[in-house]
Amino acid sequence: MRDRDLATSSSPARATSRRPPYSIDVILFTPRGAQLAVLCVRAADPRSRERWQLPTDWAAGDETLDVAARRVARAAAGVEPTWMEQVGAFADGQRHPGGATLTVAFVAVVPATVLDVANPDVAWFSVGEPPTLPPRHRVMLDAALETLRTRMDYAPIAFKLLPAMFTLSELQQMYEILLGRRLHKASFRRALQGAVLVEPTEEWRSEGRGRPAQFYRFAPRKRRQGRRPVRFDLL
Amino acid sequence: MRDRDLATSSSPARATSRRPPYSIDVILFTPRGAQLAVLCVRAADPRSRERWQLPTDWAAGDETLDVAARRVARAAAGVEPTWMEQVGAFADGQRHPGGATLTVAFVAVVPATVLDVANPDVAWFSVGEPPTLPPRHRVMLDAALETLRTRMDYAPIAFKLLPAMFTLSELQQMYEILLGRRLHKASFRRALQGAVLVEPTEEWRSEGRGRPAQFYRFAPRKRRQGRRPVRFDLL
DNA sequence: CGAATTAGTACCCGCGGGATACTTATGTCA
DNA sequence: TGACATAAGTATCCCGCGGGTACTAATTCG
Repeated sequence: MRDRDLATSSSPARATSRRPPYSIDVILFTPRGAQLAVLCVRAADPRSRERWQLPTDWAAGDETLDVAARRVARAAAGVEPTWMEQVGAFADGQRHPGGATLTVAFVAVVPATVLDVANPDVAWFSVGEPPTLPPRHRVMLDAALETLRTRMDYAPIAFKLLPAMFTLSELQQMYEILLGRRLHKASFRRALQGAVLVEPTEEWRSEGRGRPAQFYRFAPRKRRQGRRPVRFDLL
Repeated sequence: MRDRDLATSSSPARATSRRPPYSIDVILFTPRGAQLAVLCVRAADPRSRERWQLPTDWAAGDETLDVAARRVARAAAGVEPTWMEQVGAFADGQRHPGGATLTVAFVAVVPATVLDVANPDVAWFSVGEPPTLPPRHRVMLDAALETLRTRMDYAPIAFKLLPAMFTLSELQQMYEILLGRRLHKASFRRALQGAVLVEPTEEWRSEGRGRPAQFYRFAPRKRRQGRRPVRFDLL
């Protein structure tokens, strides 16, 4: 079975050498509805106790960690993440598919527009109800969410999940999905205004009911430098 | 399409039979005067371009990362760190003593009372004027400081550097050393009060000039739970 | 006793976030 | 065509909290 074989090799083969190398695993999130979803791949190893796991592969010797992680993400999702950051190294004994002694985990995001996953060995799960994962992957998923949310004040993650032009309501919804909780409208806009994170365009949204919304764009570096980060976690 | 197939294709770059393992490096800080100091060890390899480097060792197969890091710290400083946390994995090509392809870095602290380093191959350097370090260690030092300071709101690092009983002035000084900047006295005490992080004892400091200071102790978990962390970075 | 020193507190001010309610601008439908 | 629904965007008030300043308190030293 072609699919089966392909899926099988998605997890690192059991290490045969005396010193097993390390794996690069990616926790890939995307906004889906009002929640975040995490990308899982079907466990191919028939000995695996769990049916799903996170995208993983061995690190190649000549790759940097970032490049390797992008490769793993692209292999699983079919597209490049629009934002990515290292979560850390995990090696504290929990079982890992493939038996890697050490795993370097990365958290990444992709926009919702590329959710067309035809591959039956890949699926998105709500972060609220993830499938049963191998122990180390379970730990890494929680750590990845933690990293994602603590980085939101400093990295423009929400913008990397939206088109170049967006309304402030869309931006706020994206922040709410990423942070997993509601934000206050007036405070949100005040914070954006204060940090000069966005600038208005001449475009207005025409579709839909209600008052049209003005489109904004992410403010270029030049106009943002020197500004302190917005502490959205305080809103 | 090809990329997606790669998602499940078996192309883990074949490891050489003798793949080098990863190293565990520790960035160990201690309060010294009004500044932090970092522990460095003399470069043993005569081919090393730099005279100093950070404590490092290969990871043993059967150790967890934490245990290995504690071992490295103990070997260099002679004592166990009182607080430690992982910084991350570093493997982006910078030169590393020993030639490790991957390094897992830990940040740790020890109280100032154990500064008696008789070993001439070990020395403390002010973080403001560190010695020339191998490239990867230079990067790791900055990352470790960053990790230390961002964790201060959530981990009782300052308390781990003080005796069981301390005055609020001593506590504030410790926070100032760790954060690298002055704090406002009234705000600092208000924040402590609000978070119920400390509780007064019946003891008073007898030594020294000026008004005696009341001794406090770190409040036990039971009395602190439910309280939100103190954002000392906002003070 | 008074000056110096350190600990601890009181007061005021201003900023910024939360809540609420309001205005504005569209679509929908009777 | 006008009332209503819907969504965007704003105004206003309140209050908590951090910063600045200056004050009081308790000790040592000369």
